[in-house]
Amino acid sequence: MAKLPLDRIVEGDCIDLMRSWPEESVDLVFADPPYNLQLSGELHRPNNTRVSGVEEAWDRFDDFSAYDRFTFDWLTAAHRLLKPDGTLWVIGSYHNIFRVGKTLQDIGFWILNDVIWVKTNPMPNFRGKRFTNAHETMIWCSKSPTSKYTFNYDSMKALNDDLQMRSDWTMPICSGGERIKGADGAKAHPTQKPEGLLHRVVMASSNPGDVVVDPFAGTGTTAAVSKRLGRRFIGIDREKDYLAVARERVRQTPEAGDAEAISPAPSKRKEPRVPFGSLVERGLLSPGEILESPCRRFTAKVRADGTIISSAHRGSIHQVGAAVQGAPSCNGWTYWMLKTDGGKKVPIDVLRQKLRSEAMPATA
Amino acid sequence: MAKLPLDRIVEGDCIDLMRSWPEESVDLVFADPPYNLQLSGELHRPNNTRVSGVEEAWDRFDDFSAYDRFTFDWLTAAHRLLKPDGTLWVIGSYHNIFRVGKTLQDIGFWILNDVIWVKTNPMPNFRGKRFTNAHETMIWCSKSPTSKYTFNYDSMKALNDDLQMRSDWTMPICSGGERIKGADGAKAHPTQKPEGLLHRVVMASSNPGDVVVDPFAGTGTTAAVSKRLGRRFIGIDREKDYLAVARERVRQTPEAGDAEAISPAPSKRKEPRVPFGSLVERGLLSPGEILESPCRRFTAKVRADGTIISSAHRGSIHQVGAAVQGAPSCNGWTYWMLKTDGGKKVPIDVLRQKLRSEAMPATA
DNA sequence: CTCGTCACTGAATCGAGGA
DNA sequence: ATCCTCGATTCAGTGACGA
Repeated sequence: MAKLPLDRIVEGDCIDLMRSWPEESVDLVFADPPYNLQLSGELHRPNNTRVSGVEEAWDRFDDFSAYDRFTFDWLTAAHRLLKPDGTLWVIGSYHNIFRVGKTLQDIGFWILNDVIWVKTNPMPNFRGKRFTNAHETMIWCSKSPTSKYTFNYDSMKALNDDLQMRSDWTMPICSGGERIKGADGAKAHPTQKPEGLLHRVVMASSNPGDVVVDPFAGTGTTAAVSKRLGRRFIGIDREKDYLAVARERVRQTPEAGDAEAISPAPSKRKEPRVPFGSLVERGLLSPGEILESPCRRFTAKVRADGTIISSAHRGSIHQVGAAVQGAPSCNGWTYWMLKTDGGKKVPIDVLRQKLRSEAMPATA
Repeated sequence: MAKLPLDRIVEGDCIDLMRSWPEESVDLVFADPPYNLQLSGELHRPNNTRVSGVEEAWDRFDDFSAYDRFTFDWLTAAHRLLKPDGTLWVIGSYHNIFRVGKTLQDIGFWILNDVIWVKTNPMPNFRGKRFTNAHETMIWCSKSPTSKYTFNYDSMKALNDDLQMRSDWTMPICSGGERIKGADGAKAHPTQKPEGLLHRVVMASSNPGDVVVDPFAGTGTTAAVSKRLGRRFIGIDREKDYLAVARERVRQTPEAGDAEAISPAPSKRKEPRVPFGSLVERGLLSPGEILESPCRRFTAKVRADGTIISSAHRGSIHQVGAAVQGAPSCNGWTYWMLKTDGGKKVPIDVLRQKLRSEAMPATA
């Protein structure tokens, strides 16, 4: 069993290589497999210039069943390689994405989202025979339905001006200075993905120090973005030309310097738990004090053991809050209010905040 | 062999019925099959109200293979029914669309486009565990690779301000007066589609007088739109409740009088919002870079998630800008400055302008 | 009449952790 | 494995109602 070649771009067949590495050792896989475009003939623009499409040998398969076998094999190898809580992303177009999606469901991957990359500047449809193909589809899935996968919800929300990040991402195609070109000025790879796309993928579904694998590395976009964001990376490709480009690109990419700049936004779920009873123990609340619900509809009395008691219910702040409202559940911290000396009502959550900030040194 | 029941909503199993009709007799099929959502348990909003999902028996299948058999059967019957130059549309979500797409390719359908319905007002993700599921996917395909299918390119272009119609369609979900409700005020069907979607489908891929079949008619949206646009229609459903609703709806739908009179007003998308985070994603700013306030009184560091952090505050550019000044609010775009290579300071708003001008031409 | 407030809703695969 | 508790979590829009 080979060791993981961390922080390298390695040459070889991704199926063989992934099989040779330790199982359940990787946190995130991002894959941009051949699309099996089945192009026939050439396409010209209205001004008669020729459109340079994907003509490379790696995109040719004999038929659907050959493509399906290939898809099954690399997805199965990736499934084995992933940690139980790891996730996988695949990007594709209508040529291949339906076969890929069906296959990964069959293997046992559990789809979390399909995410649409909406291109601001797609290639037009020159013949006027179809809609402009202005998007690509990504599938994000966990290893199993019960995985406790990473999703940096708060980071994604922050990236989107404090609104939940949606499943449609509007972004330009990779061009200009970001597009890598050879000495002859020709593009180094026909399907180089924009770094912005990978930035969002890596930020959303991994943490600093996680291992990110790209089985079809191409120009090394996944590796470069992972390095910049402080993740470990492995890129795989079979083509020597691409390997050279990707390695040089990664070499030029700066390390993530500053842990503060790349860490995911703080999540409330990860803050230390404060039992309600400790507010009583520490004297922020006294036994016998009265809590009020919003609009003063209900009241409850604090007991010395950290339970509260209303006219008809007794139990934790959450249980009683749910019971008096007849709701299935309740966050007692935000539901119950306390009258301050000034006469204002504040949720008891401010007491919890006080305890937390006292107990912990100020962190950035 | 039964005759086609033109301009009617018929009761029965769509597979049996389509098999009983003459082959190669239909121009267009639009299908909104069960999505096989596999919901388990209940979901509540943060305010404890219950989300009413799709609980109907018609959406339940034992497993993937039962769903695949069902899919294969109705798609095969539709393939037989279509004229050689006819086309088919299917709509679905990530739960089913990959299996549907793979199956229709296997049957011999030729995919022309996948079209994304981007919802302006999707249901949020209440638990914060995934991206907001803000779109559905449609597949448009011809009966074979060599079909001379109908595509009203110029109508679509006209609908889109004289720009080619793209594969992403932004449209609200069906609500308000369009949403059909029963006597009790409950929605008549859990998944009624907006007429705007069908308008575009029917306009794009059929001509007046063509026969349009919807095997899963539901509330009859396809039939109503087809009638209004001067197409012949057939709707099929098994549920008596839906049949009654659809028949009444079609009855109330006016015939197309003057075909030229039907010209819907295209709605321009408003200027896209640029989240500060996208400057980081697109590489116009790097995590760790320092922003300065006017007069250099305060500084803040850019983080990879699009928040910024000063000595005492963390949050959006607006929040931190307000906090350091002790102001109630602040426009971070004009407040925070960046040092350019030349040593001059410019507000970060110039980066937003740059992104807008680069990235946002020509979207629908 | 307008305006503000409040309640309600939509194809949803929507915990984590300890006992 | 199962049960139980804690407690985190929502956006755009429609429509009813009252001032």
